[in-house]
Amino acid sequence: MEKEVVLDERKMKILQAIIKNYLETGEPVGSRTISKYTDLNLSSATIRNEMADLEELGYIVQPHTSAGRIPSDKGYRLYVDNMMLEREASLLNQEAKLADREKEIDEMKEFLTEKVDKVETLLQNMAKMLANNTNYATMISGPHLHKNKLKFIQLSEVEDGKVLCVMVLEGNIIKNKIIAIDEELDNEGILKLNILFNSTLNGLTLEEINLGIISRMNMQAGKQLNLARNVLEAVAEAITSEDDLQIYTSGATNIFKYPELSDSQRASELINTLEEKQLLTNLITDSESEEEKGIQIYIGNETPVKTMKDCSVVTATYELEDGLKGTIGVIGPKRMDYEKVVETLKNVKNQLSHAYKKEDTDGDL
Amino acid sequence: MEKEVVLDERKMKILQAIIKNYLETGEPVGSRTISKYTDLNLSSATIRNEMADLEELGYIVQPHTSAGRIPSDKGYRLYVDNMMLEREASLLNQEAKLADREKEIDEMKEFLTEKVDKVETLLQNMAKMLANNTNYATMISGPHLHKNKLKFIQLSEVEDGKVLCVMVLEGNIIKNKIIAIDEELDNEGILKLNILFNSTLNGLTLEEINLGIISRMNMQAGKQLNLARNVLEAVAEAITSEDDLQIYTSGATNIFKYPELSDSQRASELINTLEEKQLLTNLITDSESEEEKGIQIYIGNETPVKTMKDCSVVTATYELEDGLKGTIGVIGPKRMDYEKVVETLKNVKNQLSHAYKKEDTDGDL
DNA sequence: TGTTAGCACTCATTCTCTTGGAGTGCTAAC
DNA sequence: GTTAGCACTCCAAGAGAATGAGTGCTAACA
Repeated sequence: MEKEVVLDERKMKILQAIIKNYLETGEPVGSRTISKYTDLNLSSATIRNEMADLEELGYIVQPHTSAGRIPSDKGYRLYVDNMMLEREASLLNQEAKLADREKEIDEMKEFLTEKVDKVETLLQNMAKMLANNTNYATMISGPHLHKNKLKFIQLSEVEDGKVLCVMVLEGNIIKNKIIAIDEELDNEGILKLNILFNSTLNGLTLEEINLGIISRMNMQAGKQLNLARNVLEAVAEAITSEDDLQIYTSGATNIFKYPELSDSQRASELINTLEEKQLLTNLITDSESEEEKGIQIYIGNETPVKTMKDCSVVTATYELEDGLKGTIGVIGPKRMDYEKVVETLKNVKNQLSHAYKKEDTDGDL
Repeated sequence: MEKEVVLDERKMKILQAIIKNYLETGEPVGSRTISKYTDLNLSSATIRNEMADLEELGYIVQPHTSAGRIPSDKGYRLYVDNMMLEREASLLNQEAKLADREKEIDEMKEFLTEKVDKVETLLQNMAKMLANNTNYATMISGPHLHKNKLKFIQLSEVEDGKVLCVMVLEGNIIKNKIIAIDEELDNEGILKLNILFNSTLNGLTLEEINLGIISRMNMQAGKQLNLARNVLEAVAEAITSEDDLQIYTSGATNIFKYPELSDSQRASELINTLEEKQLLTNLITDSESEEEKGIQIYIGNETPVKTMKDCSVVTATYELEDGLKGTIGVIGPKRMDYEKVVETLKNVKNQLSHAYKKEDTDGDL
């Protein structure tokens, strides 16, 4: 009777060595390499036996008969779930890492202390920096507005029949919409509407406004009911239409640094996905549903975006202020430097929330 | 003594045939092909002689000894300057072209009649449509704001120490900025500032405001001088910072449809240029300085953007309203379908200005 | 004098064949 | 359980050789 093959500690070590080596070189790794590379002091023959087992268990694959092994998706998954933690605790390269980290944080702070008064610009800059630092493609989704509270709303007549509606949300995100109205509106009317809107709507989220706006307002509109209705509907529509997800991407061309991604077909699909940013919404939705995990790692087919099946994606959710949440993502080859990416993402996440709050209180907007 | 080689009519016809054939196939074209292709009824041997002359004149080149000829930049230039006009007048394919054109216009109108209240969205949509229709990469620059007149300006206090400044420009382009101020501002103060700003600044261009704002306003600020100064400076700065060029791109991945552009190196550079949109400002500046020509064609090295030296670029300047000008560009391989692109660009140009004016008058904003 | 047929020549492309090397799997010995 | 040794596989790189598209040149023709 065959002895059952199980994943013992030695196999783990060997697998880890294979993966680490492959992440560095991008080349299939052979038994001889591992034999020398590890402190296990085993001959290549022994390693070969173990590798055969690892392959049987599905953690590694052979591109072709006479080649070394490369990690399978399952292998990466094991690595990411179990082995990365250990390695993070190890002290190897710790100094170099710290230096890198500091440099990164400095760079971030540079962005954040520059007078960036628009969240849009800030996020775009962050995406760019992240892409530069990681050498992968990046994306950042703007905060979800529907959960964001309205801080201030103002109507003003720009010209006859056209009313400008400005909405300021928590975090000083500004949205505007020009609304066409049929009726005449005098200054007094506008003033009253402004007061009405501000007293009724402020502090509510867009979502809440959208749901209850009409009924709620009708009760208080009084003699201006007709007029208010018109504007109301327009505002409701304006709010709805402002509620779509902004997505910023950067570093799309970084994928050309990885041969396994840079053939025309794949590259074209990938870059197109990054250009047509809306194709990334799946990723954001999924990543946010897993939010409690903090950092989410998708390997190969796990990614909710089909065009990225040959990539790995690491995402994090940031929070600027209460409820002002968005997603950051790094897209690279499956052999990406998960450790570094995870660490960098944690940094960005912290910096983003921290800096934004600071910015919000010291008034240096 | 050698007889001087000149570009007679027959040579022109042959050159034209070569170029047209090359535009279609993308393959070097040989003498035999031309011999059959044209109505000149000349043997391939004769064509060969003529081709040798054309090469000597610099209109065509041979990729290698035993290959056919392809047009040189000089050849394309001649074609674009002289031959395209003739062909445009010809009736060949005219019907098919008309159908195409109609389809295109319909598609554009679809975009334009949809409620697109933001110029940003409109232009992004146009870029996308243009990319889809031409199969090349496209860019559109937003209108230059510094020549645009201020229509309406409004300050309002969002929270203590923070004032929201909303500017509406001609064409209902809305810009906002949150301004931090040290001093207290009561409602009355804001009201007065608003009146002051609107009466003084409306109708001026950002440029004009920027230049004369301080001196002009100081005269009328009266007792609020100190306060006004602060806000003024902030507004001036806001205006300046809003004055940078918006650029929208689309269809970057279309370049993968042309093998001569899709090797990693070139593709990466190109796509990067399109991603880092600011690298395109050269192109816009140059194209606008040549504006009187209507449509501008850059072939290969003529392009003011270095990374596009293997491409051709066709640009047009559009005008939404008085002074609201921007640039549209199509970026493709040198063997792009100049005729089609020029025609399409003319359409877009017309549609853009026409539709926008309509939008502006029928109130369906 | 312009045009053409014919021929030798060039050169990219494609194919096959060979070689080298990296790496494996298996077996037998320790 | 571990290891040395060996046969085997298969990719990658290189060398010819064949193919064929296309040219340049020359000599003959109208």
